[in-house]
Amino acid sequence: MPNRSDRVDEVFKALADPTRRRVIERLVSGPASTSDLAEPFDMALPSFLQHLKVLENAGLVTSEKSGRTRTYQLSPPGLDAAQGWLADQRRVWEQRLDQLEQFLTRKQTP
Amino acid sequence: MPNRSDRVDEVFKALADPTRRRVIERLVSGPASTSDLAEPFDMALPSFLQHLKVLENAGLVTSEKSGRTRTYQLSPPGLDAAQGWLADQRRVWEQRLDQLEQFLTRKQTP
DNA sequence: CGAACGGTTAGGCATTGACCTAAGTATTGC
DNA sequence: GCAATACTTAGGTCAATGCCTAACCGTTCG
Repeated sequence: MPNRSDRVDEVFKALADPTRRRVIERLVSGPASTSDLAEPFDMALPSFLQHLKVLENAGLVTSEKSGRTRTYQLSPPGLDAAQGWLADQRRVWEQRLDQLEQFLTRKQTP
Repeated sequence: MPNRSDRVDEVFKALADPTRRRVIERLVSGPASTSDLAEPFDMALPSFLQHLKVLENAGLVTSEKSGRTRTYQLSPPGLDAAQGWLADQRRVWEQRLDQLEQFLTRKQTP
């Protein structure tokens, strides 16, 4: 059973590759088939398929096969995992800066 | 010369490892020395140093050596790169959903 | 000064990741 | 039915990653 950290792990790992990020960038504007997605890339199809698998595994995209074509689409909850972690860090960071500022202010005007 | 995609690449790659994320999580609450950061991890120091190098390379942290201790601190612009990319995708995604909604609405009440 | 401390460098080994080619399977169109 | 289409599976290479131990360097303290 994958815990939260594992999930975040896979999402960031998936986003760490430029090919996969370009796929996401393509999918935000709407669903597409395997070969549509593969077309812009100078890469053998099996290699490209692996990237799609990584994305699907990370929960960033979903796919469905109908006939002989498979269609992919974005799965926003996947991106949420990454955004969530980043937002958490920023929250703590800003809270700390606030405390620091308060501390410095009090020090100056006691 | 690293372009934008390379930078985003390194940031996501850096964040893809749980050890490195825990270091960030530690650093958001304030600077710390190498050994302070290393202490919670059951790992040889040289191995841990590599993680710190990855984080610094990605621009997520900065460090400064004084005497024999090196102090690390968070560098928020690094996290911005990741947040920026994610925010861009969400923006396009939401714009597309809006257009889709408009399309469906018009179709229903022409 | 000399030992202990904090960090660094060098090198090695195992696993994973990104790519490939070749050969499959399951639709679909003529 | 047979060929083309759209993916899939199997296997193989090569570089990058994550970890280790051993040995080293500069700083501080008794």
